[in-house]
Amino acid sequence: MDETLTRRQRAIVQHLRHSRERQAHPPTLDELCLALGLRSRGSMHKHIQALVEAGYVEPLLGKQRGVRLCEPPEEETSSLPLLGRIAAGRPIEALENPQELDVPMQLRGKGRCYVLQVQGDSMIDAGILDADWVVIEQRDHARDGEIVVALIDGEEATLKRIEQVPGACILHPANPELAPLRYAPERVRIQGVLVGQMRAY
Amino acid sequence: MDETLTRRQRAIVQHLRHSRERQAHPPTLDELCLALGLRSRGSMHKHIQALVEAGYVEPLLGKQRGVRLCEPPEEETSSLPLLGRIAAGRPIEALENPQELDVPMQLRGKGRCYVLQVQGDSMIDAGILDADWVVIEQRDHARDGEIVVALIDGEEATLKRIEQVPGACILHPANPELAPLRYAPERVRIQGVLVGQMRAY
DNA sequence: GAGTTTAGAGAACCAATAGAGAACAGACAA
DNA sequence: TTGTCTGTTCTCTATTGGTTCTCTAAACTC
Repeated sequence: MDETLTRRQRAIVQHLRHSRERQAHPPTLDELCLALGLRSRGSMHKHIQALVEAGYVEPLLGKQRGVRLCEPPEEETSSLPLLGRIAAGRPIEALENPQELDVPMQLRGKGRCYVLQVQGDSMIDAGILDADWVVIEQRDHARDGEIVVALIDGEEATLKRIEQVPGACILHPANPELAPLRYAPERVRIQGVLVGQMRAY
Repeated sequence: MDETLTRRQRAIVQHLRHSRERQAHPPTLDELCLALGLRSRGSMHKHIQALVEAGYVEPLLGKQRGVRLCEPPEEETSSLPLLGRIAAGRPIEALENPQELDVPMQLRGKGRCYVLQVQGDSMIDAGILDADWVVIEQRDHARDGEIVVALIDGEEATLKRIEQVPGACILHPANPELAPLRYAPERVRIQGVLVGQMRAY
């Protein structure tokens, strides 16, 4: 957030961001006063005007409640970047023209996420088939049993279920024809954790 | 919903959305007044006019009750109804409070779609696990090899791969422990075809 | 310390929104 | 046809909530 704002103004913007997610309509000046501990609508109005000036709030031209306050930095995209394809034993095959894919909120993790398309059948017993999209939450650590995107020796990327034991990192494919792989922990870097999956028929 | 609507207008739109699912006719102005606690038809009419202006309600040109209020086809929501859970051999377990689930366009069919949550492992070899969401395109026919929601004898619903041969309809589970089921074609009604799938971890 | 700036209080004002109620007109049923 | 139901239009009124103003106290600058 812009540091040219005063503390009060910042607090107002914060509150607006929060309340926008919960409420259908923007608050009134009085409600803002109540929420932020002011007692004068006039003072609040002055702050709001300053925020309009700074571009943080839509100009509210006499309009009643309804259309009054709004945030310009509308970062409400529901799509995630589709970075490329992942197959066991090769680097992630990046797309030359990065695409975006709509991903419902239910399929996302808490952190930053991206999407990869699976290539191959190494996780078939986990219900992950060739050409499925997997939603990956960017993280550098994982709990045992989670399915991760792991980078081995800095070059091979793979999607596997992880097991971390003292002195070793074991990557389990979910395919009876493939054997688990055992690596020294320093050779394996976790790039993300599987949090969602989608398939089109 | 549009933030430019006033509180009352929003409430009316909400009410219309709900009542539309329960009632055959759109309500009269008086009924709307009753439902929303107004006493003046004239006031309600003013609100409705505003909604017509905003594109939320069909213009009701003198028409009597029947065809009066309607929602704009502006149904550009990207969510589909989550109707309930489907398990082999039981009716679809409907949810008491119908939910909506965001579904990306890539996972949809051409026609009308809905979402079911899978219960059980009968399609595990097709990568469909317990608790997965499946996106179903409403259709009454399918091609061999497609995975369908089939209603057997009008009461049991099941998700299976279909094979139609002269004189019989065979439903294949994708689980080595379960055997295909063979029915007379008239006992099987196709309710939809699997077009997408989602899983949260 | 005097002047200036800033945040806030509170009052007054007024436009937007909301509703009531009456009167009228068209639609529909008996 | 007549009577009822229902949409339409109108006026009048109340409330809500944005706007503007003055005043005060605190903070900040020189």
